[in-house]
Amino acid sequence: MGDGGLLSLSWNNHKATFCHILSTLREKERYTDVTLACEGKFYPVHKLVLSTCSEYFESMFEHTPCKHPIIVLKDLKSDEVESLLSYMYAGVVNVAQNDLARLIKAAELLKVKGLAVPDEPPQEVENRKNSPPRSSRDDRSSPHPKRRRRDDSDGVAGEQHGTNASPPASPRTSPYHAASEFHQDNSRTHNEGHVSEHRTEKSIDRLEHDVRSDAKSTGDLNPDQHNPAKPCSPLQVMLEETLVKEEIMDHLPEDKDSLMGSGMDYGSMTSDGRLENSSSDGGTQEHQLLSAKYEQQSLAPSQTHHLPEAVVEALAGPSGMQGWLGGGGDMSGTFSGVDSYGGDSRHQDLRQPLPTQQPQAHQMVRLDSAGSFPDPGVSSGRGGAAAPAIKLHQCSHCGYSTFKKFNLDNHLRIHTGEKPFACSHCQYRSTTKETLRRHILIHTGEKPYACKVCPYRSTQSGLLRNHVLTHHVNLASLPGPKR
DNA sequence: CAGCAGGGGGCGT
DNA sequence: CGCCCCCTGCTGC
Repeated sequence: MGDGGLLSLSWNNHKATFCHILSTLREKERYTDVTLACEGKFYPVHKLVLSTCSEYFESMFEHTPCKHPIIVLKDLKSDEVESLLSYMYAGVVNVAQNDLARLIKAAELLKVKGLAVPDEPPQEVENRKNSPPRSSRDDRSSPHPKRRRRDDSDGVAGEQHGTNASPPASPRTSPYHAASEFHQDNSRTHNEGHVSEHRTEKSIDRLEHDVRSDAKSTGDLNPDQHNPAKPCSPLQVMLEETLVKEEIMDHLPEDKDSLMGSGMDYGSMTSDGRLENSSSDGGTQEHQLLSAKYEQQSLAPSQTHHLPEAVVEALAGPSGMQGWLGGGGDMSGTFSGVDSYGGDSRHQDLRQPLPTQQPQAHQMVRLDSAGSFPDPGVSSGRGGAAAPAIKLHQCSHCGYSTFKKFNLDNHLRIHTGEKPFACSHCQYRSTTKETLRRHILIHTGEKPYACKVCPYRSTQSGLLRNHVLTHHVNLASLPGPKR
């Protein structure tokens, strides 16, 4: 600029103007590139703004190549979301005293700067491994003009890889918990995004462990806050609160193996359900995996014992599943994921999208603890050629999930200790009627299962089987026992 | 090894 | 929901 001296041009109302424009853009839904869904309501907003005001979103977008993800906020009220958006866009929000605590809590979940997290002044951001420096508020000083912004997909995609790959110290990087998103624009080189979650207790345990250690070791969960003192990682907090889902895009990958090979790591989900970066390619298979499991289930019943776990793992965790918006804003095609094991009474519909999804569709995941999301009874039976619609019933006490409500009811008694079925012959009580029925055979002396080879009889088919295996396994005629 | 019981899934009604 | 089957773990002989 010049030789004549340095001139400082100042836009006096820059801040106000900026805020106003942003708000206007939001109202008009112009340039919005992410949609927040809460209690059935949708809020088209800008990644830039969310990223700017929340580390949580920043991290999320960083790992979400999707052009227009839909983030489902669970356990947040729509009014809280509205207030937070107002706060983020306008820098101010009016809230009743009574609602303040709630709002703050919501802000904490989303790590909204200024409300829940100390507003970080532009500073050395260099140590943030995963969250690259981002300019602070637009009107603030921004030392590095070139800083990337996260509002658009390009940057994000590019950074994502670099980001994840770089920090040796923090192999798993996904700072955000509870939510995970993954998408990819199918128009680009990678195609799929995926979501996955693990629900089994085992998995959860493992994941939690991972998360914690990650948080602890890398601190990248909260990169900019450097909260060494914080006793428990913010992750834990968000863990069960916010779920995000993401959708997957079609495609398949050539390397299904990668997924399987990764040991179902699905991009390493962390306990909170966040998807650790499964880079863009590991995730693809989620769907396939899923469908494969379903098929397996229907084809080989006897081997499906662990199906739920597997499905769960494949599906989701706390965060997510993938779904598609059916055409035109219709959410019916949503494939929702399992949400965090923290929620209760969760019932979710799993929908498997057809391979032909509209490329542009938003991707989203939904967690509806409230069932708010439109989940019309879209159902195409599970075995059908079309997308299976299954209602997943999850135990609020553990990671157990089942597609049958009845099973869940029985299962819940394990936790409640309730044993409604009493034996009329003794003091025995059971949690399920079936167990009692089997027990009563002891008293009646009935042994329905008879060995064809010897006089042996048993009350349980499994016992007969074991008997045969140990005594007659060499005989040609295995039992065909029974009743 | 056999007996029992706990948990769960599949299938039919 | 009911019934049946399967798998698994524990216990006692």
